[in-house]
This record gives sequence, C-alpha cells and structure tokens, in this order.
Amino acid sequence: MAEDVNTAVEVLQKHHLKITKQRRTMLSFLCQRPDHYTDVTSLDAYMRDFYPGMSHATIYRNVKEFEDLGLVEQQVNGDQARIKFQCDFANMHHHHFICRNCGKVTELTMCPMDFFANQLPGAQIEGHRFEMYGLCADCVAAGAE
Amino acid sequence: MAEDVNTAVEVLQKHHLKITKQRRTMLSFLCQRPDHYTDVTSLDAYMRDFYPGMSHATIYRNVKEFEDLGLVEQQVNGDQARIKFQCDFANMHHHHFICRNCGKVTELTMCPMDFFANQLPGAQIEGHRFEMYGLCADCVAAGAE
DNA sequence: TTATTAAAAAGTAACGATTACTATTAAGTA
DNA sequence: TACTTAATAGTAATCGTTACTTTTTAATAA
Repeated sequence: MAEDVNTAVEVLQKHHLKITKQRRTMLSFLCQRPDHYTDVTSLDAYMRDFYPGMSHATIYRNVKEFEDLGLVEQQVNGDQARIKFQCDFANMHHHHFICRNCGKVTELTMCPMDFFANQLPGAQIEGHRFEMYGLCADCVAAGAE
Repeated sequence: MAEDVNTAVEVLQKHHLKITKQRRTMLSFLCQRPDHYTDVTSLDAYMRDFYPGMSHATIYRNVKEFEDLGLVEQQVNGDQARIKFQCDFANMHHHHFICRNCGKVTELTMCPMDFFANQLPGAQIEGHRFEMYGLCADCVAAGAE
C-alpha cells in the first residue's frame, strides 16, 4: 500500500510535478482501497477535513492530473464522478464488476469487443465501455438489501 | 414517426397521465431522431424556444416520467444527460454503438454477459452496461475529424 | 356544454458538483 | 539560502438539475 503510493510519487517526479503533502495525502487515501471506487466528493470532504480550508479547486485539479497520468481511473455514475486508484500501471486492458453496495471492484478477464467489430462495417471504433454491477459475494453473504 | 408518437401517447393514457401539448411536442421532437441520443439541454433549449417561458422543471420532470414509462432511454456521458426515443417497446435486450460525432445509434445484436457470469461466483449480478463509441460509417465517409 | 378536480405547468429560486481567477505559498533546484 | 515556478488558498461563478408554490389546464362527469 505504501508501496503503491511511492510508485505513484515516482510517476509524478518523472513528469516534473511537485510532491506536495496534499497530493501525497490524496494518493494515500485512494490507495487505502485500491479495489473500490470512491466518490470524488468523499475525497473532497476527507481532504478538507484533513487540511481545513483546502480548496475544492486543488482537489479537482489534482484528480484530473492523476487521471491524465493514469494513476486513477474515473467513472461517472449519475451526477458525480468516482475514482479508483490504478495499481497496475502496466495498464492491461480489462473491465469491471462494481458492487453497488460497497463499491468493490472485481476485474474481469476477457473483453467482449471482438464479437462486435464485424457488426459495424465502415465505422471507426474508438473505444468501448463495459461494466457489470450488482452485489459482490461478500455483500450477498452479509445479506445486503 | 407520427405513428410512434401516437404509440407513446397511448402509453401515457394507459397510465392515466395527461396528454398536454408540451408533452406531445417533446415526444415529437425526440421521435424525429429515434436513432440518435439528444442532450437533455438541447431538448430544454428547443422546448423553451417553442414555448417561451416554459419551465426547466417541467421538461426535466417529463423526461423522468418518460423514462419511468420506458418511452426514452437515458444515458449519462460526462456532465449532462442524453436521451433517446425508445421505439421498440417490446424492449428486446440489446446494446449500442454511439457515434461521437453525430450521436447516431446503431443497435448491436448479441450480449456479452454470458461470457462473464461464471467469473463472479457468489455475486448477484443485477445489470450491466456495454457501449461502443467512435465514428459511424457516414461520418467516416464524410471525413469527420 | 359546463363544472369539477386532480395533475401539470409556470415562475421563481435554490442546490450541488465542478471550475475560473488572482494573490499567496511552498517544492525543487542551483 | 535564495530563486523560480508550479501548486494552493480563497473567493465566487457556472451550469445542469430540482424543490416549491401558485396558476393553469386536461380529463371526467353532470
């Protein structure tokens, strides 16, 4: 876990970005739950609690920078953004099962793209989005909802 | 096309909802492009141009009601909602390829779910989201971007 | 057709996530 | 230790969306 933060910090350095205590705290926070999506508003609340008077703008700007660097994955559901620490910087293509109760993310192997490409002759496929959601095994066992 | 509006109106009646001229206009507008997603803000602008002084609340409330009735499909991309008239009330399960240039929607046959269910023992899968995006054949031919 | 009534619309104004902007602070480097 | 420039704080704005209250209007019955 602290491992991952250091790896992320190295990425920042490699891009000549400054290592501020705020950024380090943000990364630590995200790193605590590498397999869960976190509302950016929760991160915002946490940071402003940790550093009273910290600016919204700083948090959102850093989120965007982390995303550009591939340190976090962003996902929009409804009206607010959620992000997740990205551990495997190797960045192998994969998809997610997201638990609606606890936010836990399970990575899925295999990508369904191949089955569809030939249905769109002439089109230029630039990307895709595939997610499954529901209750993870733990939440089912705990009797959620 | 007017066909589809009438079908939608029947659905409203069936649920004891009133057929107002505003609702009829909204449905007509959406029905003009049954294979394209439209920003709700565009619909909002159109309606307020058509009925000067029309309330935002009315438009958004109706969008929500149409969605509850299955008359439109909603999809959130980024910061604003997009909707699409739902023609096939039979509502056969399918997925979409969405052109980022013109918003055109192509329905895809086959669903990738079956391949993944067995990767999540114990979980309760409640839904999924699969979309492909890029440029449709027309936009590619027209040399978009 | 007219009266009735419940739902829908208008007309504010607010809310909440996100962002622009400027002055100040602090991280990185010499 | 001083310097330079990126990062932060602080303030306020933006924009999509919604809550609330009053007024209007579609649907139904007399």
